[in-house]
Amino acid sequence: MTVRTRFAPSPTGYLHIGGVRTALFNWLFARKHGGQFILRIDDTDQQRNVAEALAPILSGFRWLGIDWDEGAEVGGPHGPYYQSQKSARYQDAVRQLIDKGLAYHDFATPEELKAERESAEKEKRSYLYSRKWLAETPADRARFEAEGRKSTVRLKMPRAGTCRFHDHIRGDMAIDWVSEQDHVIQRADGSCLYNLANVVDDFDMKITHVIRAEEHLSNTARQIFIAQGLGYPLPEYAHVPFVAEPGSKNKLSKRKIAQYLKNQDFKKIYEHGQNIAAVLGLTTSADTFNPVIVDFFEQVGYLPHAIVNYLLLLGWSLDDKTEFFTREEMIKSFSLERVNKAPASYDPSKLWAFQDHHMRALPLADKVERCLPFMHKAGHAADAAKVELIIRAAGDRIKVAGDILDYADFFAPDHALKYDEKAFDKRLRKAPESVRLLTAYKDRLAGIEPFDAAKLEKSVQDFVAAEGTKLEQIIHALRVAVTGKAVGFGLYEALAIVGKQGCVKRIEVALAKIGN
RNA sequence: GGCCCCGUCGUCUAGUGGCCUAGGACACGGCCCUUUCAAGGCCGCGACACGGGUUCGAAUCCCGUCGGGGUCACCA
Repeated sequence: MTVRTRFAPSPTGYLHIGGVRTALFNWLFARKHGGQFILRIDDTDQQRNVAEALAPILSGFRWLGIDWDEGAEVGGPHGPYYQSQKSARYQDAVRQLIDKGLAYHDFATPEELKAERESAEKEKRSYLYSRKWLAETPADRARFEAEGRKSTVRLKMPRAGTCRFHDHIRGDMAIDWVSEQDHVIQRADGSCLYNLANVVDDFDMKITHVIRAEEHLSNTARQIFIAQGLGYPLPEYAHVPFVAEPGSKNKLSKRKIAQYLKNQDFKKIYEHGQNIAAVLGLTTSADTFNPVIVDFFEQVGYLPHAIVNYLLLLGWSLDDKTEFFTREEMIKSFSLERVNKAPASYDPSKLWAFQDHHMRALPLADKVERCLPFMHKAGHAADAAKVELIIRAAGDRIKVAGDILDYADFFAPDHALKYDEKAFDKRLRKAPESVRLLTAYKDRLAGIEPFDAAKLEKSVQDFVAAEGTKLEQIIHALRVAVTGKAVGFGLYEALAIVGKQGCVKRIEVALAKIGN
């Protein structure tokens, strides 16, 4: 039997990092065993704009390279892959359960239910529905309907015995049936609920391994009850611990971004991304553009493989030392048995370290290919050749593709370079000796041929020796004058990239600016 | 609160009775290098939740305690 796994997002409008990890484990498991990975959509018929809310999720998976064999947009032989298109199928399943006496119409009103629950709570007794408005015969139904009541359909759960199943991550599980409620599987309006739909879908799609987040552990017994009632074979289960917040064991939530921003590591990654987004003119808000949402990383220029590699190690490990994996190695090495049982905290600074590593390893041509579009998006008429020079000079300072924007000034018009005023003050305005040297040195630029880093370095050193001064006296002034900034990569590389004419012009502009 | 799950450095983890005076990685601190920044080199800080057993020997097995979390919908 070929392995079939699935991930079933509901269309929420964004792809959450925790969801990606669960999907990744499913994908990896399927790929490892030569099986199929299915992307099914858990929408409900009430939701609107499903297509719109789904688009970022699908594009996120595509960007990450997590591809699916069947499901949304690609179709397949076991569709439909959207819950909203399967109402009749679910209702049919509900009917079967009723016929077998495993489910019943229930005419209780929400108020009556609430009252029962509250009184149970008051008496400190664990709540179990009284089945007071249960209707298994046509006569009962007619009687309740005459009262004007509407019915839901509930599971008639066993009230004795134990449900046992094996979990690939947790081991042998045992849940007492009494602890299970008579869960509603069909609403009063006829639509069906998650637990029912889920089991039917998994069967229809021939899912062999249900790999999902641990919050579904408590759904498992009732789903087994449904599956057995319907005569379906049981899938194998693996409940993955959830991804926790940075520095805590609470479940990571996109609704608590403001709180995470108090975490220094999270804040650093967030602000770095926001800065890039600002340069690109993206309209962003903390709610939708932050390091919990995959789109953030894509927009800022992270490497999808770095994200995947990080997520792989969040709750899973191969051994005590292997950290970096290619796609093939991941697929080959992955196993459910080595997934940890305890939740793992999301650590943005570790993700950053993976990004750093993979970015360093990226061939120059690939870096250019990734960085160039960022220059264009920011409105600079950058050419690949010059961007390549910049990337070569910047080296590992470029951590994400969007960092190329730190060097956008190389494309600024020489007469309109923006200066870091603080650096300008310190290195030029308040440094008359540096200004004198800079003025004198400017005239030497004309004679430098070729105008490359090596010649420039020699030129500056000769000049300093001739003047009997120190390197520091001119170097900082030169950097600020030509690049506008106090920091950057090697000074001589920077000068070479700006070019002879550019350097002369920029120095002139800077000198003229000093008096102002 | 009921039910369930989990518990090794700040974080991710290795560890399945002796290889552990607990290893690696990230982060952090210090020093060196240095024209700035980044990088690099070296050094360092830092954990078996606690208490009882079992055993010659326990991070590893058992019991209890404590702590953290998940879940208890006509959500998924």
